[in-house]
Amino acid sequence: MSSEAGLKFMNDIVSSRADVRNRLLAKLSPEDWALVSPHLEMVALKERQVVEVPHKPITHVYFVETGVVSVVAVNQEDHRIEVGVIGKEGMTGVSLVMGDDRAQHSAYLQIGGNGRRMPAPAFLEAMSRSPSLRALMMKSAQAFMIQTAHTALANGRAKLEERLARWLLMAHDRLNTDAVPLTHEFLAVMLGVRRAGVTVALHSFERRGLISTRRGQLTLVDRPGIEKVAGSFYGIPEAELKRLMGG
Amino acid sequence: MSSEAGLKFMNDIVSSRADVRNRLLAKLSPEDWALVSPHLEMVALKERQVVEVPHKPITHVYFVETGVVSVVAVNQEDHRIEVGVIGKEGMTGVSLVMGDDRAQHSAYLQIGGNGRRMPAPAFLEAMSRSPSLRALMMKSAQAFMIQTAHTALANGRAKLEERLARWLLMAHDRLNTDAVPLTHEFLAVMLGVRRAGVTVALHSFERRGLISTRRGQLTLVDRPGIEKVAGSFYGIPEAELKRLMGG
DNA sequence: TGGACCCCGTACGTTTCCGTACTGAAATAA
DNA sequence: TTATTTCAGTACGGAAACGTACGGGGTCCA
Repeated sequence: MSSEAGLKFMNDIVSSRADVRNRLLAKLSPEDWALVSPHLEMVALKERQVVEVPHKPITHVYFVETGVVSVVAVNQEDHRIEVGVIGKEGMTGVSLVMGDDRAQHSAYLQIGGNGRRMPAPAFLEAMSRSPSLRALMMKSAQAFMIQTAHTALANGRAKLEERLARWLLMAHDRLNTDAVPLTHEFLAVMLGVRRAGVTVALHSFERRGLISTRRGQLTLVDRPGIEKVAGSFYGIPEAELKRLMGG
Repeated sequence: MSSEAGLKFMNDIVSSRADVRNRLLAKLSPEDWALVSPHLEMVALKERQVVEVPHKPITHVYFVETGVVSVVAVNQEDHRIEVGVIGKEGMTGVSLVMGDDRAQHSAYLQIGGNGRRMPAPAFLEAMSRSPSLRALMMKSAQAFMIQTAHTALANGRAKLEERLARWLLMAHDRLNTDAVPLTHEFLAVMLGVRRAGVTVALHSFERRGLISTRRGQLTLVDRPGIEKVAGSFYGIPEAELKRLMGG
């Protein structure tokens, strides 16, 4: 090993491990980290960047550090709706964890940021070597399943305002700021509602002092107030995530 | 081993294996079957029988042979909606597969039948011993996840008639008859809509010759016609199940 | 700096579905 | 059989959200 490679190695285990912000990676035992880290690559996650295409093989799993990934179910008639979001608490590529090689849903960066990615083959190899790694990934997958189930519940029973509030809270949980850089149009696509409906609802939120808005961006002002609007449509997946993954 | 026990043993591996109708159990390798079968218990699955309670430990996994289990997500305000159904193609207790010990959702027999069940500890033990068993269970869990995601899609984007048609098709897939013994009230609970709405929609189906009805029961008459109503809200989870679990 | 495009505010008629509630018919229990 | 309960049919006003569309203001690029 050259001294340059040695220095890089030191960086990897000393410096880079310390500033891993992805919660899953942060939870890895030293052994699992050693298994995984050589294959991790830091990547910028650009707004709109596609990370998974339905029915296509998954090339990488992404451990998000900042930003938010939208997972969107689509059918043949091009009906689409978001079934989950992923941020620093999780990873993309749940199908891989379940032993499948293809993506089920469309997944793309709703809010840009950065993260680390790992090629699918290396990920599978690491999972097959380490039961503890596998167990962690499965708990993460379980947390995502719970989120999807409660999205189904909200889609079926909640009103637009409740769903919108729920979405804002889930996004906020995954951001380091109160500002959510999104257009009404994109919120509408994710919720599967009209753009105009989102505009009206956000306007109502603003009048009530819950958020402030400007073109292409909104800012959470009164989070407890927004939680009140979302009611019990928000909270269970978050509590279960905590239970599964620890404080 | 007494001759009586020996006879029972012969029954288990010769006769009972042959008439396993649960698709998952039927797919097990001889080795996995040997691991699992000693712990299987044939059980009647009575209408309304509860098999999982939210946030309570899972005591048994159920391999359904006939009948249909409804998995229903619930929140604190008692909003509820079905997030998936399980029949002979699957099993209850997905959370266990994912390494959790508790049920996330309410699960109960929507349509009675019978099946086999296995105590949770024995199931976990078997999974830990056999990677191939674990892989199969995870693919089954993956199939269920896909179903839940498309339920979220249907809940958000489909009209009542489309959702109802979808539900009838999913039930039909899991029954050996065209008759679905359910009241409008229960269909309404599962879809998260008004009972009266279901009545009107079913009435419309009947007028169009898609089903016939009588008190507490409806019968599919024109399945292709019903598929047309459901459109592309039906089909993807079914195709994916086939792909994952084989013909 | 002007034009093109994107984003948001708003409007209107329409559809879908809700909440509620009353009725009669069918099944079940006494 | 009678009483009771469960289930299905129907109705009505109203809420929620839809599809569509138009115009104005921001933003970006040439």
